[in-house]
Order: sequence, then C-alpha cells, then structure tokens
Amino acid sequence: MDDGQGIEPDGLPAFDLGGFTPYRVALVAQRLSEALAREYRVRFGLSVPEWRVLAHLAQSDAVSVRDIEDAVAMEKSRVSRTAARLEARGLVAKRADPGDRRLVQLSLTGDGRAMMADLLPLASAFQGEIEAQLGTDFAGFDRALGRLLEAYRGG
Amino acid sequence: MDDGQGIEPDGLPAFDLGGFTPYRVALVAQRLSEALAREYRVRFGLSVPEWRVLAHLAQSDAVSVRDIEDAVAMEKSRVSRTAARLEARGLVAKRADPGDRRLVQLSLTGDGRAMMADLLPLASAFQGEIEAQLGTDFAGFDRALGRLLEAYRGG
DNA sequence: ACAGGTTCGTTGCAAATGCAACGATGTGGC
DNA sequence: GCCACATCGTTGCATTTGCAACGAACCTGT
Repeated sequence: MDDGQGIEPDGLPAFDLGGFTPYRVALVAQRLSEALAREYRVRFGLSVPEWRVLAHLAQSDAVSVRDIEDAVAMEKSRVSRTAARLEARGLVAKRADPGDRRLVQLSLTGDGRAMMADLLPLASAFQGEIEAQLGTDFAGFDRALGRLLEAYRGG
Repeated sequence: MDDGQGIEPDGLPAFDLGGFTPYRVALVAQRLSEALAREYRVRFGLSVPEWRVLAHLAQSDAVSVRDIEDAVAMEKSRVSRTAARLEARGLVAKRADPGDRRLVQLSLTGDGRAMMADLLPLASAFQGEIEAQLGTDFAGFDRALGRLLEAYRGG
C-alpha cells in the first residue's frame, strides 16, 4: 500500500520539510551565520552585510560597488547603503574612479584594516572549527556545495 | 616566506571569502531558495515564509503558531503575520484552541489543501533533482548538514 | 480565590530590504 | 560632434523584518 511516495489520509502526498534539502541548507546557513555573527556583532558591532563587504575589501582593495555586488551576492542598493554606513563609521573610504567617473572606488581605511586584522583570524578559526566538526567529510561537503553552486548559478 | 596562513602586503592575513564555508552555504541556500521560489511564486504567488508555513501544515494539521515557530525556524511575529496573510487568502483557517484559549489552531482549508496537492509534487521533484545533481555524494552531504545542525543548534 | 509569574499570539515601531526610477557618466554608430 | 543606448551608484517608496511591549489566558502555591 505504501508506494514510497505515499498519500496521507488527508489526500496530500507525504512530505517532510525537515528532510527537504533546500530547507536544511537554509537552516544551516542561518545557524552558521548566527554563530559567526555573535562574534563580530558583539565585539565589533558589524552586521552580516557589513562583514561581507569588509571581507571582500580585505582581499581585494579599490573595488567598485558593482564588483562587490558580484563578489558577495548582494543587491547593489544593499551594497551601496552598507558602504555608506561603513564610510560613516570611518572603516571604508569612497572616492570617484579617476578613469571612469561613474565608478566608486571603495577601500579600507586604516581603522578598517585594523579591525579586519583582528577579525580575519577569528573567521579563519571558525572555518577551522567547521572543518574539524566535519572531519574527513569536509572535503566532500565542500565539493557538493561547489556542485550545487554550479548547477544553480543564477538560474 | 609563505607559512600557509600568509600575510598580505597590506598587513592583513590572507582570507578568501569565496572559500569560507558559512558564506558558501549561505550562497547555496540563496540559490536553492531562488530556484524553488521561482516555481511557486510565479505559479502560486507564494513567498518563502508562506511556503514554509503551508508545507508544515500539510504534514501536521492543527498546530499552533508556537509549533510552527519551532518547526520552520521563523520568528513568531513572522509566523503570525504570514498566517494572517494566508488566512486572508483563504488558504489557512485559524481558530482558538478549545483546550487552551491562548493557542491558535492553524490548519489548511480545502483551497489550501488543493494548492499543496499541486505544490508538494513539485517540491519532491526538486528534491529529486538535487539528489541527482549530487549523485552518490548526496548521502554524505546530507549527513554533513545534519552534523552542522547538531553542532550549531541554537548556539 | 487570588497574587505572581509564565506562555501565547498580536501589534507598534524603527530598521532593513527589494525594486524601480533617476541623474550622471561612458560607449558606439553615424 | 552628436544622438541613442548602456552602465553605475544612489535614492524614493512600499513591503518585510526583528525586537520589545502588550493583553489575554494559563499555572502555581498558598
């Protein structure tokens, strides 16, 4: 009677949200984000978007809003406002690109660099913690993430 | 000179956001969510929170806001407002719990059940698609998700 | 029965978000 | 050089969100 995709008494096909991969991934993303954000929100007063922008600036200086938009997967208006907030806090500098005045060059200030010098080791430690949690399964996990990013990139 | 956690010329430790697991997971979550939402937003006019609430109601009828809050990992105010919207659209019924009048019993209406009868097979197909993408790696991937949920549950 | 404390769901309010529209700047065709 | 068109970043606006506060209902001990 049970054909493996059974029908419940109420006429609906059986479905377990808790086992649904998109939901599980969203949940893990949320938990990891919260765990990490706990560190850098309480200690540095950063939100997730702010952390992302700073992290990208730390690895590639003098980039445009558009560059960040692509690199950190955020809407350009979100990047723009985040950058404005970071500038107001003195962590990021904005100046017009001399070659193309439509562009804005974002870069870390001295303060911004100093903060990231404290923050990045914490991030690396967190990464190490996750890898330790997963042990030998980490490589496969990361590969699967890459596969899904490929399969569902933009579409 | 490169000790494996090198220092960049700008004095910051090397860090690759694109390889940072929390970021990668967040990205996959976003992509999967978008891919799925494309289906049920255009065809059924549902948002992600609405989908989650309906999905939970489909598998366990007559539950309280608090139950859903736990089951679908959403703030209670978000659940409350989502339920109100679904009620206004005639997909969900709300009634006071006769045993404990603080509680609200949420359940699918006939219309709601009918919609879910169309939706759930799509969700199952999407799940199958993901599993096909990952092939034999899916089991390990899912296990790793579970491990991370355990490790970072609530804290 | 009643006072103190707890749980449930809703709501007010400020902040964040997405989307579209906009001005400014660049580019290419002619 | 000029005009149509594309790109960049910001902003207006409506919606969504999280948090705290609230009233209502329940529970406990006395």
